[in-house]
Amino acid sequence: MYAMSTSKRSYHHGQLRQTLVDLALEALETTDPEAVTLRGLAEQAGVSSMAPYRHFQDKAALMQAVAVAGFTELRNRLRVVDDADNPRRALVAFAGVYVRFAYGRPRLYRVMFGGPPPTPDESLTEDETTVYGLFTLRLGQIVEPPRREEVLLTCWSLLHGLSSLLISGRIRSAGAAPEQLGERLARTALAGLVGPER
Amino acid sequence: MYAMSTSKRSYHHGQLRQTLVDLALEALETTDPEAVTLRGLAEQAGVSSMAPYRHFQDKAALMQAVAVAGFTELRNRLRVVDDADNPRRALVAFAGVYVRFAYGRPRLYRVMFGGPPPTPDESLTEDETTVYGLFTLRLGQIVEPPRREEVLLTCWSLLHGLSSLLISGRIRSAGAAPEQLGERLARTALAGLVGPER
DNA sequence: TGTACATCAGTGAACGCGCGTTCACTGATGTAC
DNA sequence: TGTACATCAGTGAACGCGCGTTCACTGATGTAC
Repeated sequence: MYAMSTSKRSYHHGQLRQTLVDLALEALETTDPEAVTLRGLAEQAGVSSMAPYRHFQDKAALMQAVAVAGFTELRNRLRVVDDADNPRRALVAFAGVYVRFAYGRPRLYRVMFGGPPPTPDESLTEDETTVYGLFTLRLGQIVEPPRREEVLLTCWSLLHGLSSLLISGRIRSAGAAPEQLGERLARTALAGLVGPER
Repeated sequence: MYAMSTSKRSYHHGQLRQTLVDLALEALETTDPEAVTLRGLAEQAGVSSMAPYRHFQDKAALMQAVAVAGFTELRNRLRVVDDADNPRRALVAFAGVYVRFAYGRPRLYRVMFGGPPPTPDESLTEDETTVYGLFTLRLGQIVEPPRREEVLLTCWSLLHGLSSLLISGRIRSAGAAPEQLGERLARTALAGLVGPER
């Protein structure tokens, strides 16, 4: 039982780890990753600048946790539009959601893909729980084993590339919203790679 | 006439700008972009740490010049495999060269795509001289105007995405060399997007 | 129900770091006459 | 061919910066008995 509702801060914060991650996520809405500082986050949490070290080995570990949170969020968004009965439609929707996520949270996306890939972790390696597990799953329903790997790689590269280029301002989604561009390219790519829609 | 061959350094370096860019390119072969310092480059050039400011407004400007050099190098490599008489073959070769370049010089590639897109500059905007101008050109020979833009975007995204994911270690080109993976995906994508090879 | 004690989660001061950059300066070079 | 002088390309010392992190410490909490 924590006295979280009182404005008076107790000596023990009680939720510091999660608070720090949340604050970092929030900061990344307006601040570039390099400019997000451990000290700043600690201050915002109302805690000394050393307190975070109780919960994270170092700054990199915190950012890693932020990246994981980003993947979790993305995964959740993908799940909303998932549809096991219509894998093709699901994949196109995935593309839209993916690009929208990246475009909407560019700095978070950069954190997610900037560092080294997350070490295999129980919350991330289970196929269906990972972002790419969802792609694999739905793609697996509509493309045969020999080409499966190749198509998956192509789709992933396409989406990541499109997202990155949009984020860095190298391409603009003329007129249309980014997610529509994502969906359009995905539809075309699927038509080409998997065959025409039935 | 410069006394460049003498080991004795004259007060005026004479080639400092180019030397700094070259040293940066060299450093990026083994050192991450964040760890490449102006001071370090100056020291390597045998010059005071302030000398670079005669040639670049600030560090960012130097890195920008490095990025431009990277694009020039990439463009030159693409030209080697270009083939106006067989645009399809040229495009597949482009894909291989592109991915090989990115995979072979990952830190340089990151510098090229990390910063803001280069400001329009006479050496980069001329269509045929830009990297993407070459793609546009060859793609333009085999796909009709309405879909041209879309196919270009797809190819570029695919290559950039694949390169980025390879670089960050998120995917591995199992067995095959990266450029072969690039060529393979490009061939498949072109077959799907443009139609079967004639 | 109380108490002792291990453990956990904070504090606060201080430091090292090495970078980019400022400042005022000086040596070298090219050119007009 | 010489000379005066503007301009260019360097020097060298110093600083501010704010970060991540170390260190030794203390207050709060949970649990065994």
